[in-house]
Amino acid sequence: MSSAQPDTRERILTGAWTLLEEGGGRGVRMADVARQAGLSRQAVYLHFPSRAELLIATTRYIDAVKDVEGRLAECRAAVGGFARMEAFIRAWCAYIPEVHGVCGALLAMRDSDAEAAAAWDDRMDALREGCAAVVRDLAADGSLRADLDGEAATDLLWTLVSVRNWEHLTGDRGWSQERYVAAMVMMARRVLCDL
Amino acid sequence: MSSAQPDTRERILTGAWTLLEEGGGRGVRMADVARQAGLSRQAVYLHFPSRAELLIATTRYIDAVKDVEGRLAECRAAVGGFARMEAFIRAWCAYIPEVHGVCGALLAMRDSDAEAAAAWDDRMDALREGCAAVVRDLAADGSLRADLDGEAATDLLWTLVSVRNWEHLTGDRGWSQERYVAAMVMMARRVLCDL
DNA sequence: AGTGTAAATTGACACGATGTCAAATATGGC
DNA sequence: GCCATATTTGACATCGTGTCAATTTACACT
Repeated sequence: MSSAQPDTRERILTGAWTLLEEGGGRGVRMADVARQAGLSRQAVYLHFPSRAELLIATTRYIDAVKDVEGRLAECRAAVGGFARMEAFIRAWCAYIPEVHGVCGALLAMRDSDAEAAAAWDDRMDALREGCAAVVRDLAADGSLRADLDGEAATDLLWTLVSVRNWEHLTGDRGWSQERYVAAMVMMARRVLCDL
Repeated sequence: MSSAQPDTRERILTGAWTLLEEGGGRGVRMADVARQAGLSRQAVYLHFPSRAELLIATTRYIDAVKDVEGRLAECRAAVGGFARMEAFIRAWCAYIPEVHGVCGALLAMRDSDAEAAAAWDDRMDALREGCAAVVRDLAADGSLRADLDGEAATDLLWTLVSVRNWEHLTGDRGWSQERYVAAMVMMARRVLCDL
């Protein structure tokens, strides 16, 4: 509990984070994480029961360090439904590249590991809740298109700003982050709002 | 070459196809494919050198049987840029659920297998070429929004109709196929065209 | 000092999946 | 009956995850 060891658990987490980010989330094995943290492979299992739990803990760690919650909550400072939506999209889309590595690793495990799937779905539910709030603000404003109900609008916004779409555009198609963000704001406006 | 054996290779391909579709692409092992085809695991390796190549051959087989090329080409029968875009989206989006299983398996291997990655990228390039044709037609029509250049419009359309987005909406969010297709058409129109 | 406790190391091993290999064993054509 | 080809059988290498037990290191307390 005291500072005897310089927090091995945290060293593992930051090590995993580093490797995940530099490798784009690909091919990071338990042995790699251990080496990065200056530990034996088995020592990692002393702190995290499985690779899935290590990845999940790593995302939580990053979320805490980078304060996603706070950054997304700040959007409520923006005045007006449309301004809030833009702020939300900017905040989330700026966050994606910072966590892309872990997301990739977690997503890759989604098919084979129930825990990883649940953790990912949780994360996505939280994002969807943010989208729902944005849509509510648009509706309160009268800026939400009349032929869209709230659920549908939420799902569409949530789909637009998905990590996969970020990968598609910035990764596969080489878009810059600014260009990507601008496109997302534009698409969200055109799809959800009039004009 | 003759019809001595009822085409073992094809039996493997259809077996793989069946398993991939019913399992959503998850957890289909070489041994499963072999059992499905009524063969020993090793016999499968007599016909396909690796799992990646089996998956690739399976996608090609499905593409041939279902005639994607033809279905996408038919869109050119539609008159006018917008009608062609709608036909293209409908054709492609109707195809996704039919190949979703193989796509999932191939996508899952993308990170770990260079061959699988190349095969997938090839497929996506072909889709992008279709999107580019649609965008050219829109532009010829004057229906493409003025502030979008062709490349950007192509990338956006290609992103909208990605397999991942189909999974997001129909899988995670439970949208029906019709609702999904309608949404894609609507989004493409609002993003790429005026009004 | 000495003892106890927690953290970490070492090395071995089981498991599941892919992929390889060699030696049998059908099967059908001539 | 003989040959070629397809298939089977069973063994094995490899890689990554996860488990286990015995040992060592290091610090904390009295």
